[in-house]
Amino acid sequence: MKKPVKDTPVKRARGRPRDLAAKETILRAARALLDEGGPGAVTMEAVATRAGVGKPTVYRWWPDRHAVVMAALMSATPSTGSPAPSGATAIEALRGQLREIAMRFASPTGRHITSMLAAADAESELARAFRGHFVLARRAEGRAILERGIAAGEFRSDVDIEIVLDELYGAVFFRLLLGHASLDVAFVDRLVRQAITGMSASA
Amino acid sequence: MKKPVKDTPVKRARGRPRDLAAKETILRAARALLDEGGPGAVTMEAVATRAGVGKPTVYRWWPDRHAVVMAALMSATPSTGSPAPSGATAIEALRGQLREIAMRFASPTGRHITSMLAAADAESELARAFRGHFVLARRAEGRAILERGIAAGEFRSDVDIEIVLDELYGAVFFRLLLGHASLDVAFVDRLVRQAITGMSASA
Amino acid sequence: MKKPVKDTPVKRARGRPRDLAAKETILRAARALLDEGGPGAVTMEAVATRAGVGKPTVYRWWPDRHAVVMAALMSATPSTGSPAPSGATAIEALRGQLREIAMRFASPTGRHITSMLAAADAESELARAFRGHFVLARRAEGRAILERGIAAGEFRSDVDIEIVLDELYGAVFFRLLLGHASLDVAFVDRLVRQAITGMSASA
Amino acid sequence: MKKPVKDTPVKRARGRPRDLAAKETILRAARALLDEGGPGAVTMEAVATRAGVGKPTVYRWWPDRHAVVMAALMSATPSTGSPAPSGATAIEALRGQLREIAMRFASPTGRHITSMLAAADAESELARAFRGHFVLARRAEGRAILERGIAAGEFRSDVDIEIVLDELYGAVFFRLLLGHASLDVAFVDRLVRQAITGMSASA
DNA sequence: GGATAATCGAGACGGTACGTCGCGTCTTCAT
DNA sequence: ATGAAGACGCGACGTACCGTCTCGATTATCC
Repeated sequence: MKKPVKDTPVKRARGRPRDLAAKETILRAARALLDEGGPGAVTMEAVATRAGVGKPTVYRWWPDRHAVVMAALMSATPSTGSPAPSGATAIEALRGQLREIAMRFASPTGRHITSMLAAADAESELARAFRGHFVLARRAEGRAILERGIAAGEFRSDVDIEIVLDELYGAVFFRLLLGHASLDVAFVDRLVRQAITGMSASA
Repeated sequence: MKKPVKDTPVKRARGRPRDLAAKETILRAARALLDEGGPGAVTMEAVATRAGVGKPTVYRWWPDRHAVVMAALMSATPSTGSPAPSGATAIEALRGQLREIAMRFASPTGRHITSMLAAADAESELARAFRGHFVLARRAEGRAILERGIAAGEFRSDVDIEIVLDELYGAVFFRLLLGHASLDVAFVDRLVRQAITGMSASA
Repeated sequence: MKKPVKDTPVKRARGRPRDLAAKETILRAARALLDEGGPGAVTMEAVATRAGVGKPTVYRWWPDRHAVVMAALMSATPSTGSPAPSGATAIEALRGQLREIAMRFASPTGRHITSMLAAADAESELARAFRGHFVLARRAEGRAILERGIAAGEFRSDVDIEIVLDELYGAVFFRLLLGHASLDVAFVDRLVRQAITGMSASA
Repeated sequence: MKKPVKDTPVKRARGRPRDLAAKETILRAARALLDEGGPGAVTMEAVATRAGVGKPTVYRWWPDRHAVVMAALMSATPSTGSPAPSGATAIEALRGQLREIAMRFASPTGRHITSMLAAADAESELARAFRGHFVLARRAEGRAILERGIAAGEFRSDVDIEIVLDELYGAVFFRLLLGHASLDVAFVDRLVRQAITGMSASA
């Protein structure tokens, strides 16, 4: 019997439930506008019109323009790229993941994501989710790879994992942000190699 | 004859010359607004009012809002922090410079700069200047330090210099952008150490 | 057998009957809002919330906002003020009724009623009822008084009754509408006197 | 010499002067909308769009929707109808003016004016101007006619002028407001006759 | 007594208009 | 010609209500 226990109160709202289809339609419209004209084109009015939805409905789901853009970006991109190539060595897995990131972000959409990352001022719930979705989840994935590499003897046991992660992912986003050099496969390969090698003359 | 020699062809305009003091006043006003309310508070109208200046005067100096914010930020910060500590070893010089950067950017203003870096979409002249002023100049400084270190035998001669620079500066801005971990002296020291050590188990 | 004759075909509906108490509650809420903030404050949402009622319930009883305001006003005011002072002369009765009207309408609620009178654009059923309730019923009462006065010899037999009625009630509402002069007892008395006297120099 | 005296400070504003042509264009647009769809069609957005003007420009001239409608109505109608027929007798002049009013107001526009009269809640400057423009100016004109009539011996010298004015103009607006009877020439003629005759049986 | 049906409170929905704010340009007078 | 002042056309903002709809729950009549 399940009824008497009632461990999950099921959260029965009183009024008409929100239309989840509308939410999806709105995100789709926002995404389309984003592709066509960049973040600047994603205005609340354009989104609402395009989605065939009233403006207040958009505001019922997200508090402001910013949040809609973030949600649209998130809804379009899976958090983790490919399933981590577990069969390979840690180095290969790392290289594979960084290549995937570099490739994915070297696009207008990638620039938009970076812009939103930088513009997300506050410690809002959504900003946190956004950072997690696009960056920190992959960074955590990388941490697992590093730990695997250490366990397998590919990397030294005293590697400063958090620092290495910041080095690797930081370098990729640095090139994206500054645009001073290309963001391609060759770059990623050199990046991994250098992080492994280090600079020490004593080696 | 009207001024035939004119050793400095200063381009004497016909009418009233531009008021150079106004430019400074405007930048000061923009900076004050930036400190008080972030980049969002730096509206052209607020800047003009605050500076006691007409809006067209602002537009005479900068093409748009964005440019004013960038100029205000740039006017407040010297391009290179302290004169590079040339007496020290390259490692110490690197550590010193990175500490200086981390300290300077771990502030609201630092966040604003990063926001502007990300928002500067196009390859505009001013965006280039902005990136150069705040990041690439220091990165070039870092390159000189690395080259000095290689010459001095502190670093291996086959170090991938450009990659190392992206690793180091990228890691700092990555923490700034994501806010997932602290940006302090200890971080910088670990960062430099790890970049030197590398991850290789064979060492 | 249950009710074979059914003398009153009561039209028993199938489902749950309407809650008559809700209607009263709604009107009470509308009236309260009217007093507090004027007709503009009587929004459907405010009425429903205040009455603790769903919006559709309000719409089940009245077709739109307008109708609710009218109904609220009507529910608060009896159609005829005091029982016509039949013992008095026609002149006194007339004066008494006009005084009562002037007094009752010289109030915020009176202004609201006049506003609704003017705003009631169409020949809707409810607009007709509203005009009847607040004005035409009293005008009809006045007609009876005039006829009594003629029969009693107080007024000439060739008095243009409809015109006189418009003169008298019109004058009152004119002052209310324009606000160019006070609407008090003295005014009513002068009004009645002048209507009786006329302007003719030949008298 | 005019300069040194400076009796009229000329009201030299500092910035760009307001565009009077824009004001006219806006009023023209509002008038057109009013004719086409009544007061409800005169929305700020429609007015601005129709006039080819930004919404803030409309708000620069009038504080809200209401004021625009009033201004539009006023701009379309001359305050006084025809130049008072001074050659005629006072009675004829009175009849002529009342006929003109009745004719002019027995139209959709007339209804709109009456609506606005009733809706103009506050003692705002514009509401006062509106009442003056459409009603009180003509009432004042009527007062002059009455005084002329008294001086000429057409009316008794002890006529209660203010009351008579309210009777006459009030009756016209009463019919307009209530719509219980026609508002035509015959009505006006009967109205004037009755106001002159009075009701007194003693006459 | 169980099915049927209209009502109830609640509140989300597609809309429309509100009044405000900021953009970047234009127009005025004074310097 | 440049300065300040500020109005201009434009367009997006976020809010308030409109009148309709969709829920689950409630209350009545009908079979």
